[in-house]
Amino acid sequence: MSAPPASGQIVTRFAPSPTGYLHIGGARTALFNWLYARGRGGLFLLRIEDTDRERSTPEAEAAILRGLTWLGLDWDGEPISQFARKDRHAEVAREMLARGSAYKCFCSQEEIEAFREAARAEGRSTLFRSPWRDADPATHPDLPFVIRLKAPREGQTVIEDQVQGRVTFGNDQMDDMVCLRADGTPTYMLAVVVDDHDMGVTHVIRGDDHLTNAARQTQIYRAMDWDVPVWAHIPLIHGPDGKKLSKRHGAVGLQDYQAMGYPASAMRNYLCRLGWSHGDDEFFTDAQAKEWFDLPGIGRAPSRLDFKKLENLSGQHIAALADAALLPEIEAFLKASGKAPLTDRQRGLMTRGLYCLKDRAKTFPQLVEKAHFILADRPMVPDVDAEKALDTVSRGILRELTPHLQGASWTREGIEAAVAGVAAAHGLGLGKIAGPLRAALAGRTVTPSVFDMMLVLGREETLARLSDAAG
RNA sequence: GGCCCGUUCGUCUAUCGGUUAGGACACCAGGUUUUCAACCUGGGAAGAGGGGUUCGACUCCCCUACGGGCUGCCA
Repeated sequence: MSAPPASGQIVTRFAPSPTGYLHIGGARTALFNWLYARGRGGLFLLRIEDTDRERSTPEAEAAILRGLTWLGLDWDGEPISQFARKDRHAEVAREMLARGSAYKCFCSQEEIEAFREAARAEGRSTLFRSPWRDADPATHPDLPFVIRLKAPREGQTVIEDQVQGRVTFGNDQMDDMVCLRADGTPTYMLAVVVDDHDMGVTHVIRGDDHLTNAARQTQIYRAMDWDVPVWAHIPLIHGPDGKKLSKRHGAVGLQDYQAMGYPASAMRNYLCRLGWSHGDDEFFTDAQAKEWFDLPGIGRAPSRLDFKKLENLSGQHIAALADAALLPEIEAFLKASGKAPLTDRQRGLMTRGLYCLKDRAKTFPQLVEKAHFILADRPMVPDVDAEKALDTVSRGILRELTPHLQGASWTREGIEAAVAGVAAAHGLGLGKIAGPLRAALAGRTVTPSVFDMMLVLGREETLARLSDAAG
């Protein structure tokens, strides 16, 4: 464990269970924690909650770290394994015992379950009151026992939540939770508190499914006389239908979004804006997000995923990204979605052509589609629509255009003048001649501007394609 | 069952007692255009329901409805 942080420094953490992929909701929780810490010169720590040995796998942990890395969230220090800290958890349980704020309970699980069942059947409270709470240690039997928190029975436990406001729980609604199991392993409730305390976590930002847990955890902090962190319980993300997000909604894992071709910066922007707002700001940079993000700006109601809006933001980010940053992201997308990597020749053309590609695509698949004129090799095979644009008359015009292009200066102005000249000679508008040109150059009907394509391709390649198409 | 949280246009949200309830995405109509994307103009679209408090409630309080969470020796 690293040394406690300098006093006054903000420390947040993200604590996923390594039981699968990185959930989109978890990604947003991580983002909020990261933003909060990074915007205030604080630390953002990672803790892997791997105490469930049955379900935790190294593969899942790696997938989560990969997801965070793709999203661009960097963490401080090494990820901490909760399982590896089990001795410390047990030590704290024993200390609570010594302080008299916890006690040994010898009731068997069967006994407790039977009690709860009966209570439920009779409509009584299922809160379990252990008979060992105030027992004289001299009467302790030689049986397995758990360590339970000796929770206050009167008064209330108040959570000052930065999102939900002040939430009050009656102590008579909570029972003495188990902190250390009979086999000596810690429960989640204990482990979280001990780890957050030892890691110096000052702000706990997590899903609001933990809101009631916060009350229980507060009791453990009190029992150990530790400072309670600042709480911020954020609403969960729901599917487009308003139901809790599940696999039947399709994309629940962060990596699904990468494969769908959204740039990471767009995901950060969208996720950040989902459930949080800063006035009317919609499109913003990481620097602005770090500066603006704050807990009071978080809404209290769950929000739904809106792919249309994500796509819109994605388009804006693709257009705004510098070519040098965009190209690696496109290549990573190609890899993530199982497509062929770029050849050196393609990479070179992409570098030259990105300028006319990036403001016409909302996602990487759309961009790749429009980059077909770069990605495909001669001879271009026209698709059905492009084929229609290459009728006999059109081919004739293309043939006629060739010498004009041969003599043109290879600049946008030069090429435009050559094409406009031929069009005028036939009394045609640019639209009539652009169609066949597009078909010849790209074999598609949806492409960047024909002039841009010619510029990117160069004179030689352009003329070769025109010749291929003109026959 | 008990406890807790939530509810503004289709969606994300602004509003923090006084606004013609604003913006964005989406949608519809028109314009521009070399396809697509983009862009321009205009349009429809909201305070869950009922009680209070107040000169005045989307904003504060209560009830109901609906949605969600917790109620484990899971995390």
